[in-house]
Amino acid sequence: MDILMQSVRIEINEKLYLKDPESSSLGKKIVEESIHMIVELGFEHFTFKKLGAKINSNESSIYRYFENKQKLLLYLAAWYWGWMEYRMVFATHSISDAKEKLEKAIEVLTQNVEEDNAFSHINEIVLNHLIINEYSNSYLVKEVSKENKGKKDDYFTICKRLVARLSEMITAVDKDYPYPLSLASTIVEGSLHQHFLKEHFPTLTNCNNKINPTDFFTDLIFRTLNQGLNG
Amino acid sequence: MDILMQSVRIEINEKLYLKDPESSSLGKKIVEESIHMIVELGFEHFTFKKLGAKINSNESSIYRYFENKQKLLLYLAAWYWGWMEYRMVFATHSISDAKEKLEKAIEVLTQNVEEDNAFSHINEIVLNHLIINEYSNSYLVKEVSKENKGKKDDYFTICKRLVARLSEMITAVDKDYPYPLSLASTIVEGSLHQHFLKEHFPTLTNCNNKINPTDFFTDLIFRTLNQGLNG
DNA sequence: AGTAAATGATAGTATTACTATTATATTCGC
DNA sequence: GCGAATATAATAGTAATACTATCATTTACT
Repeated sequence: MDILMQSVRIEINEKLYLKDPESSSLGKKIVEESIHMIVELGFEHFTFKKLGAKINSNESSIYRYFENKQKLLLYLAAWYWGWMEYRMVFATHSISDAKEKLEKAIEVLTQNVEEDNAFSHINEIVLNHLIINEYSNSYLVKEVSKENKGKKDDYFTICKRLVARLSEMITAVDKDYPYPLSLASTIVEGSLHQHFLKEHFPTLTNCNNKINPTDFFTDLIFRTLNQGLNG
Repeated sequence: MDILMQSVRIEINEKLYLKDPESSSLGKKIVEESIHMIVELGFEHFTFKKLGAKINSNESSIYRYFENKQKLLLYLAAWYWGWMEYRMVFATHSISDAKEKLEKAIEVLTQNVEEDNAFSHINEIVLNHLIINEYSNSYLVKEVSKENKGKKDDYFTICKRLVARLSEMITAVDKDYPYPLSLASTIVEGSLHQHFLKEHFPTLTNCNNKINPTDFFTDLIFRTLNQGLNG
């Protein structure tokens, strides 16, 4: 996996940037450092001015790459989902048994990212934290739908594809299950939520150092889909 | 239900306001109109200045009730959860059968709010929309934990109590189910999420005009908890 | 009527989220 | 290695935001 990773690139919707940050070292530094900075300060207190100072560059230079900080966040989210989709597809590709396949997919999607695969200049561990802490569909969508009525789906293509794939895997295990999309989106979003609770509100979850969201969701899925199969 | 409601009052943590908005007509107008305005403009574009203009009052007067708009949002969220808890407890109180009780609780928690019970000056339908669109734990918590390290839980007492109650109902149905808290928090948050998707990203959910989140979650819960009981 | 409390009006500050302009590096074709 | 393009940096400026402070006015209370 690690070796292959070097040559894979996550494609991001062009509308999310003005100039491709992958095309220069400044662009890479912007992406790289913004992740750390947003985690550190929280998204609201993150500004291009502060980022410029940190990377010894200039506010105005950053504006040449990203229209505003919301777009940068969307870019990071798109990258994250693209990366998750890649990992999910890669990890499940060779598995033919539907149950095993779904189990593996859920494992990849719900586990905590614990090592930086050195896929790129992006530190996936920190990005994972960023998404857990800052990813709020509502926030992102508000911005998007205002500027981009009717086209908003473009920005979420990857996330939609991921949910659709997971939904198909669910159907492959239980073709009669009536809510595969809702279950898939509940897993994807719910996983972020359980990680969040584990960190900030431990009394609202059973997840802790020993039990992780993967255990919870794996159990949930197979209890739900095994109905009638194991009876 | 309707008559009783008149005399019930949702208690809100005092730290969320400077002066109790329930104590004056200006305070009530602030709360009442802010709900509409946040739904209309989105939280980020909502300001006390604009609110002041709309209610023919003054920015500075609003600041005497709420420290800032984040606190106002926390106040509204606390009210919402208090109201949901009340409705849940009220609706399930007389039910002795554990399964029926849980089913009713889920119904109350996941259904769309469709009528304004005239409980107070607060329009619950619009508030429900606000929470669906703007409620992001991450956002709220960031604010809270910064200013209030160690005390952050205070703000979420009601929401925590709600999840704890639901968790207990789950355990009452299946005392061996290992993740009652996670399941409860997944329902509460997941319900908002499904409503959100239904409105903004219909391809990510099976919920629509005919199927609603209540159907999905009721089905999910009983598939999950009936393991071994119905076998 | 007199006092306190609530509200309103106005002004002011620091920060943010940009845009515009001009200057300085850096890269690239040749 | 030179000149032209391109990228980046520096600086300045604007409108809006998120407040704070002060003082004036209205309302409520006894």
